[in-house]
Amino acid sequence: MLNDLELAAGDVQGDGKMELRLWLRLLSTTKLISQELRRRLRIEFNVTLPQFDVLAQLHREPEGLRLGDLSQRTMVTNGNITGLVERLETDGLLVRERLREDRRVTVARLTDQGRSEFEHMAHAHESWLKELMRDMDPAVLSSLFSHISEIKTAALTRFAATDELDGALD
Amino acid sequence: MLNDLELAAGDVQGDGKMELRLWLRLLSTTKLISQELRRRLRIEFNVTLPQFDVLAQLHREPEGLRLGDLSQRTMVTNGNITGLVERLETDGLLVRERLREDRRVTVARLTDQGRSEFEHMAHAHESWLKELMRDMDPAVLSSLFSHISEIKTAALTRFAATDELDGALD
DNA sequence: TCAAATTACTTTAAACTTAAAATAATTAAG
DNA sequence: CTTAATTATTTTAAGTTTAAAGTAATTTGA
Repeated sequence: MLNDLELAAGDVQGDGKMELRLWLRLLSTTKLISQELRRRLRIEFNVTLPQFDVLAQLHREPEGLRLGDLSQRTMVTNGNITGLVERLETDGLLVRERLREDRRVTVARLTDQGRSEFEHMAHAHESWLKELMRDMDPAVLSSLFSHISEIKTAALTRFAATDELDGALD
Repeated sequence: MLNDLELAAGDVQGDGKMELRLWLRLLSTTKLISQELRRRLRIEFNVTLPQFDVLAQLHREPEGLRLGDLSQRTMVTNGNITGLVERLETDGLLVRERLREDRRVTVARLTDQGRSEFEHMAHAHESWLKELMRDMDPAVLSSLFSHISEIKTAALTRFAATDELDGALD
C-alpha cells in the first residue's frame, strides 16, 4: 500500500529513473557552466573554450606536444585539432614544427606570447570557478570529485569493453 | 605535521584547486559519456544527440511546443532549433504548424512515427545509463544528484547576477 | 490610426564536432 | 629491395554551436 502510494507520488526516489535524472542534471549543469565560461573567455580574452583547452595542455609541456597527443588529451578528434591549431598559430599563440626524424609528425608549442596570455586566462578561469563554488562545502566538493570519478571509471570500463579502447583515467 | 605532509603530497585536498579539478573532471566525464551515447544513438537509431533531446521534449508535450519553448528547454539557441526541427521534419518524426491566431508562432509536434521511434530510443538510452551506473550505490547517485543541483543553482544565481538575466531555476 | 517597439523565428558567418576518406611518411615482410 | 601495412596528419561533408543581424507579425502608445 505504502509502496503504491510512493510510486504514485512521482517515483520519489524508488530508483525508477535515478540514473537518467542524474545524467540529465549533469548534462544541463555542465552545459550551463560551459556556456558562461565560453562567454567570458570570448569577451575577456578572445579565445574559444576548445582553444583554451589546447593552450592549457601545451602550457604543461614546454617542449610542445604532437598533434596526436594533443588530440588525445583534449578529447578532440584528430581532424579537429588541425584547424584549432591552425587558428591559434595565426593568432601567434603557438607554433607548429615538423619533426626532422619523422616528417609525419607535427609538434605544437606555445610562443612566449601564448604562454603569457594563457597564464592570464588561466588565472581568471580559475577564479571564476572558485567564485561559482564559493558557498559549497569543501567536503562536498571532495566527495563530488570522487563520485564523479567513479562514474568516469565506469564509463571507461564499460565503454572500453564495447569499443576496445585503452583505459586512461586522466 | 600531518597537515604539512598532506599538503606536500600533491595538495591532497587542501583546497588548492579543488574547484578547478572538479570542473575538469565533470567536463571530461560528461564528454566521455556523451560521445558514447551519441555513437550508439547514431548506430542504432540514426539520430544525433541534439535531435534526441528535441524528440524527448516533444514527447512529453502531446500538443507540441513552440520553437521558442523548445529552444529554452533544450538549451539550444533559437537559430539552431530551426535547422534541427527542419531535419527532423524531413525524416518524418515531427510536423511544424503555423499558429492561426499568431502567425509568428511555429508549433512542432511529434508524428505517430516520431512518437513510436522515440519510445524505442528512450528505452535503449535509459538502459545504457542504468548499465553504466549499475555498480554505483543508489545513495551515492542520490547525493550526487543533489550536490550537482547545488552547483547548478549556484551557476544560475551567480551567472544571472552578472548577466542581468531573469532567474529561472529550472 | 499608425509608426515604433516587441516578439518569434530565420538566416548568416565563423568555429567546432563527428565520422570517414584521403594523403604522406615510415616501418614491416617477403 | 620493394610492395604492403601502419602511423600521423589533413581533408571533407553533414550537423551543431554561438553570436549577431535580418524578417515578419503583432502590440503598444502617442
